[in-house]
Amino acid sequence: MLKEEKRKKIREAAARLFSEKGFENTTTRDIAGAAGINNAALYYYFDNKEQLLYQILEEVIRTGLEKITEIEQSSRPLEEKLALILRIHTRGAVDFNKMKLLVHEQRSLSPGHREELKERQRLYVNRLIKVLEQLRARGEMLDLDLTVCAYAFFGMVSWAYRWYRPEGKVKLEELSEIFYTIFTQGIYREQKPEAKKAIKKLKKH
Amino acid sequence: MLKEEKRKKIREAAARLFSEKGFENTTTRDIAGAAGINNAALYYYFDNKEQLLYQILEEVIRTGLEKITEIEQSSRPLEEKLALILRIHTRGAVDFNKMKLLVHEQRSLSPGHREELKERQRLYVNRLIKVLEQLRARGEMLDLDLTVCAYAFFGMVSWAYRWYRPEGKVKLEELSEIFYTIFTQGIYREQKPEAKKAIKKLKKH
Amino acid sequence: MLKEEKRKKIREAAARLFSEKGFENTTTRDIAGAAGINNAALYYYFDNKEQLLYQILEEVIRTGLEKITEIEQSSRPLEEKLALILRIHTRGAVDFNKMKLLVHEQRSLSPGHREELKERQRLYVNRLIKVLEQLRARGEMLDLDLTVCAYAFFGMVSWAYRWYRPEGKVKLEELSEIFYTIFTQGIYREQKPEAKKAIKKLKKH
Amino acid sequence: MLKEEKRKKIREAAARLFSEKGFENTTTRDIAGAAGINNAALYYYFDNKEQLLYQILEEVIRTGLEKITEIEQSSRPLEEKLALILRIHTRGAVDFNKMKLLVHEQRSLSPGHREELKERQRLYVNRLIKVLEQLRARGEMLDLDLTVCAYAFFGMVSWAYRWYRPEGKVKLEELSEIFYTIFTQGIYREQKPEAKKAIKKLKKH
DNA sequence: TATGAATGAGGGTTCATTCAT
DNA sequence: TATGAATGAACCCTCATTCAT
Repeated sequence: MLKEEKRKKIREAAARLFSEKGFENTTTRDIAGAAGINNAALYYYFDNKEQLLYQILEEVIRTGLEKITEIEQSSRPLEEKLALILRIHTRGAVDFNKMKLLVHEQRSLSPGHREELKERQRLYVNRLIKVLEQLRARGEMLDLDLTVCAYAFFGMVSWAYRWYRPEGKVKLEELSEIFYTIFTQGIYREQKPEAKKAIKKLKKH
Repeated sequence: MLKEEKRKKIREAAARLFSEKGFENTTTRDIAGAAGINNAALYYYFDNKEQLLYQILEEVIRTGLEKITEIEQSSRPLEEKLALILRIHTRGAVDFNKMKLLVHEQRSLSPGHREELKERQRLYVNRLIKVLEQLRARGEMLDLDLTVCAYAFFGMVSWAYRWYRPEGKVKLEELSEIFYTIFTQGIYREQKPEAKKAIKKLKKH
Repeated sequence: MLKEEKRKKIREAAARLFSEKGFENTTTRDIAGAAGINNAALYYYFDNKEQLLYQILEEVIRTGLEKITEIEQSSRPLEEKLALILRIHTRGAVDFNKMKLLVHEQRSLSPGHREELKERQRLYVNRLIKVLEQLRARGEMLDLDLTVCAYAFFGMVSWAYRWYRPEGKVKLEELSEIFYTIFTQGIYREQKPEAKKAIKKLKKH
Repeated sequence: MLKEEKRKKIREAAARLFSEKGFENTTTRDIAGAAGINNAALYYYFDNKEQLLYQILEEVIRTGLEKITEIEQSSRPLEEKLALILRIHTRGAVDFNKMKLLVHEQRSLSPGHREELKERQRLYVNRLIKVLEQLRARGEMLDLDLTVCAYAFFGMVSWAYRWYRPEGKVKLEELSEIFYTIFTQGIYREQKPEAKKAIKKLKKH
């Protein structure tokens, strides 16, 4: 349908601008201009500026949630699930500044929309937590709080939008492998007793 | 001096509001109101709204840089340096929403200020990279890109501002220990050959 | 075209207000009110307040320059040219307070616009200087600095906006005739030797 | 008295700034800064900004009026009176931008002050008119409206502040001589019949 | 389906002036 | 006599949104 195509085109223009300049610093005129339509026409396709942002973020989150759900509920071995989750999340974090939008622009949503999307992001995290629970059940994990582990994982990866440049020497593939290695095996060649001692020392500070 | 105290009070009010509503959605009138002064009086203490933001972020970054530099250049054992860096960064990430400000509001700085602070944050990351280089020189680290490792580390921790609540069941102490463990030892009880296989499988996707 | 007509209407309202109260003391709301539109609508038609002033002054200067150029480059006898220049300048000086705007509001232009219009006003003066040069070449003029003569001429006339009232007993026609007479023949019935002596006496003071 | 000296110093600073940037664009802080005092101290010496302007203009006008009155009421020959009036007026027009202040800043006075000074400037003009009347009575003048003649004279000279630069090739002495010559004898070597014809032609346009 | 025109509600900033000391 | 601090009132300009066509 033509109308929906136009909507998509506008959303893409808006997503790019929001990502570049932020929601607050993007004018509806900017968006209309970038989408090749008149400013007032925007209001034929969308109720208001916030709705535009909502639809953009909603799609990003929905897509991510679908992918991670598919992985989690598949019959793959646990290690593979973990690796795949990381891979698709890394891709999302880099691809088209989606992560930037997610991180920076959610606060511009209406309270209702914001809460709705937060809830779905909690589901997203829960998918990983479930995988970790299964690893834990198999007795393979260290005794760490799983929620913290999951957020540590997502934080490590999501943060990439702030520094990672795909044109640099580290390719996307390599990047996700490093993340995976750190998360699963740590940075040490062997598990070092010194590392454990350092933890204990922390308590004094 | 009284004037500088007032300035500090205003900065604190502004920091709180910027953190809650964002720079763009905070009115100079809001700030003045929260600081208990007239809107115009703000301009007696600060040149403009952006300067207020700059001073707030500059202090956060300067303080962090001082701390991390002190640690890196001390004569502590490497493991302890690593643990300490993580500890103070975790504290900063949670304390008074400073991380939120750093992540969300830097884009509202003037280009000059933004670049200046970016540079100092690069220095900050380099402190950790240096520690990692020394670990690598001692032959204790896996063969991973050190820049990626450093950002993975900071990402994992910095992300906490988005989900961590100090009032919850996981205390700050515990939190930084978990981060440290994950980063240094990974989440597995033993280094698992399955984890390595999963990495290889990734390449097919 | 309707939009251009509206622009003109706004310019006229603004010109009147600027002339009455000065640029600095005229609010954009004043202008909008006088033009029968909303304050914000002003910015639909003009980029900013300064542009409005620029367009007003530019038109005055352009029109004057066109007229004086036409006269100077025509094939009329020199005396007639001189008389005509004076006549149109007198008219401009009185008509709708244009001279008042030129004299008082140019300083509110942006540096670029101000310089541009200054340059065109120099051209304007040069038209008269050219005519005077031709009179000089014919040996009919006293040996006076022509630039000074030209500015004396324009000053005499332009000054009228400060005191002349068209409703008074001296009509516009008569006014320009008096100016012309003074400029070309002086105020004396015969060229008086006493006048020359007075000049010499000046040097003592 | 010290207080009056300080007042004078402030007035001079203000006069310079008003002349450079205009009354509206000069801050009371600008003035205080230029006079080397605190902004609030200004209000110890003057009631308000307008009073400052009033005193400045009042002095200019009073001084001028005194001089021209002295000349007019002296026992000098008429020609010399005329020449002297012109000389002192030319000096005033160039000296320290007084003319600029007079022309541009009177509109910023309060209505009462403005009217008062206007009245005194009318007196100023009347001094010249009186001289012209005496010339007329001696039968030496052309039959021209004397008010127009007086204003023509003052306009010619006053206008100089807009274009005349004392550093240029025409010296102040020469300048006032040229003005005097033009006013008394016109620009023509001999009184030309063609000039009169040109006047008649004007009536057709 | 699309647009030119219009607007209400601010937002950052400035400034003459005042006041307590 | 002087000052640091404070303020009310504007001012220019922007912007999301609406409306008539």
